[in-house]
Amino acid sequence: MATIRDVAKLSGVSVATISRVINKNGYVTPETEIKVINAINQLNYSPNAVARGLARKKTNTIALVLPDITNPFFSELARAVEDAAKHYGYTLNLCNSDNEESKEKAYFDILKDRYVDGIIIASDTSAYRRHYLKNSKIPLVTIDQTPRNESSVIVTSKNIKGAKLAVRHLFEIGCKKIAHIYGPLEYKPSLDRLRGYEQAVKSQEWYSSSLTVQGNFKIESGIEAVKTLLERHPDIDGIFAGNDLMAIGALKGLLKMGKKVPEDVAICGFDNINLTEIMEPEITTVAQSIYGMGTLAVELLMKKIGESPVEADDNIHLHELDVTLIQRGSTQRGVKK
Amino acid sequence: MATIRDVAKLSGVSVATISRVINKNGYVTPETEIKVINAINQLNYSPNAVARGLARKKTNTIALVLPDITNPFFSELARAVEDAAKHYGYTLNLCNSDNEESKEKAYFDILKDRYVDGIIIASDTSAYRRHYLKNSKIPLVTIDQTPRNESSVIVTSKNIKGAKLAVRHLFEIGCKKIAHIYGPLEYKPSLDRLRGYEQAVKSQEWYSSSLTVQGNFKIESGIEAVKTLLERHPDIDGIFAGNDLMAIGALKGLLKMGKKVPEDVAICGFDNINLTEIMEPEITTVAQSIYGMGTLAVELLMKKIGESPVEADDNIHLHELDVTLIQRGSTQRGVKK
DNA sequence: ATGAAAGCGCTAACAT
DNA sequence: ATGTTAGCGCTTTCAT
Repeated sequence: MATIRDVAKLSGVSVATISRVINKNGYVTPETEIKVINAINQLNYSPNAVARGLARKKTNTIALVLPDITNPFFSELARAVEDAAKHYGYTLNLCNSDNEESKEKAYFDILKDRYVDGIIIASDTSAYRRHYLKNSKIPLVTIDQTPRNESSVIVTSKNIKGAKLAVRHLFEIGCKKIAHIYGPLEYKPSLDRLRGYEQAVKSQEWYSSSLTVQGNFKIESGIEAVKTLLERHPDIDGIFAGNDLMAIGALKGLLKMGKKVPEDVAICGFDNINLTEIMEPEITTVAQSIYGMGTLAVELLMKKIGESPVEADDNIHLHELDVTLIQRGSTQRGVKK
Repeated sequence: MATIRDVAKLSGVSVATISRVINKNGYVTPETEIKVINAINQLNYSPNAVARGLARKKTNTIALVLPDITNPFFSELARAVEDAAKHYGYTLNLCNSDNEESKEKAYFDILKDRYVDGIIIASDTSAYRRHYLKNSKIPLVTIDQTPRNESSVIVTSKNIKGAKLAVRHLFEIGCKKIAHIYGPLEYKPSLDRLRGYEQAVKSQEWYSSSLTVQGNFKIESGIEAVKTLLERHPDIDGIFAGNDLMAIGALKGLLKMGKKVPEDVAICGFDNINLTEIMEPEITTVAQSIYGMGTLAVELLMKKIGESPVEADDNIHLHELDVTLIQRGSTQRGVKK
């Protein structure tokens, strides 16, 4: 591989001049620029990114830390982050944490030594992160996290609003008793969706906390949850699940129990991952823009890194994207009950 | 951040000695080693990976180039690759190519400048890749590709065998006319699965090439394909789809057309992605070990990089993993027709 | 067993 | 407008 020195020699100028033309900064006469460019092409030169990283203390790499890329929510997010990163000339380091603090910590240490320019975190082990935040100056953007005192930038969706949309829709199609399956409460969106649900149903005379049951955001837990719920309240006719995977589980569980969806029980999920459309019936859900969250996270990170001009909304630290209800078969009733 | 020089100063030895203890090579007296370790701890020193990369021309980073992380097959593969890479002390660069040669090429150039130590490719634009292979010395492992003359290492599954397993199973449950939906033929596994299908059915008097139709490995194309097939041959009672996503599409399409699965038409897919289990009925499929392929790819790459001892099977360049039939509801018939 | 010093390839003062 | 040179932080010969 040709180095900057080879180019300098061939074009008869100094390395500084080469550096100037490849970085388009400083003054260079058009003539020498042409000479340099010719030499570059002739040698098929392209600057060594590692050397550049060492000199600049900047690698044009960002990292995405998430629990598990295998989860469709996160793979969609990762895709968005990669696309946006590429657009800014950055490369993406993928880090699966399984939500384990030890793995997250190990990654932080490695990433720091590698001069990654920024980190986007969509994983949730907060204890170490807080410590890390104080001891590191790596720009950070966080997805779906609980706001803390530190100046962290957070991207999330309007979860409370979304939950209310879901419940209201279930009411509208005639549901008389609506249950909720919520996700892990350490995870902020779970809590918000639960709150939204509670606010929407608490005035009903039938409301009881036994209408809510916890899942873990996976399909299997939706199956379990629905079993528990129907044992407690056989007359449930609407279920709002805290995410789509649990909604899918709920659907499977109900079908297995011989219930008809949506005739006996209607279901609404949250997220709008692609899977909702492959189920039979297709699942009504509260759509959040996963891709949009990823894109926004990168944009905000780029501002922190200094790639992108900071604007008036500079000091907004909580970015809540809007959500919308997507009506599909799992709540499509011909006749109201 | 403390540097190696700070550690040298504090412990009263030279940087060379520090380097020796952190890399555990060369001679160091136990006493000085202790002094050094103390200094390291005291300063909370950890070596700068970028500087090290420059000096060693090695970054402990590998890249995974795939079409789209959003596809469940590839997200599972990515998870396996990351886990294995981490195990060897490597970090993972994720590159979505959308199977576009231009994107793949752009990534190759970037990766080369970044001193990535190796690349795993599960994306399929072969023209540039061939050129690249000749001009670069970056170790490469390829997933599901057509073997070429170059000394490329390839990880794939026994696709022909898998296709035969699928078709044979459909025969066994009583299918009398079996169609096949195949994927893009530039993609080696598609071709092999098509061949396997042909070999398994060509002796049947009903066989005709109009029983095969092309899809693009996505759900939608499965829906389309099944429509075409049933127009041509309304008496089809078994479908072998070239991958699970198209099998899902086929299932959706059939249900939409009022067909019963598996009673009227049985379906078998290929891959065994998780989605096969969330469908109703669950989809019978030929399982390939996606995770295993990812793991193996990394292991082979590590041999090329020199992290791992090369053994007798050193010069095997085609690694075909075994496949197995997973029977599920989409081929579970109570009574044979 | 330890140290000195020359790189690795680039950037960015500073000088001219 | 261009060149000189001192880093960036580490590895690795070569001495001692």
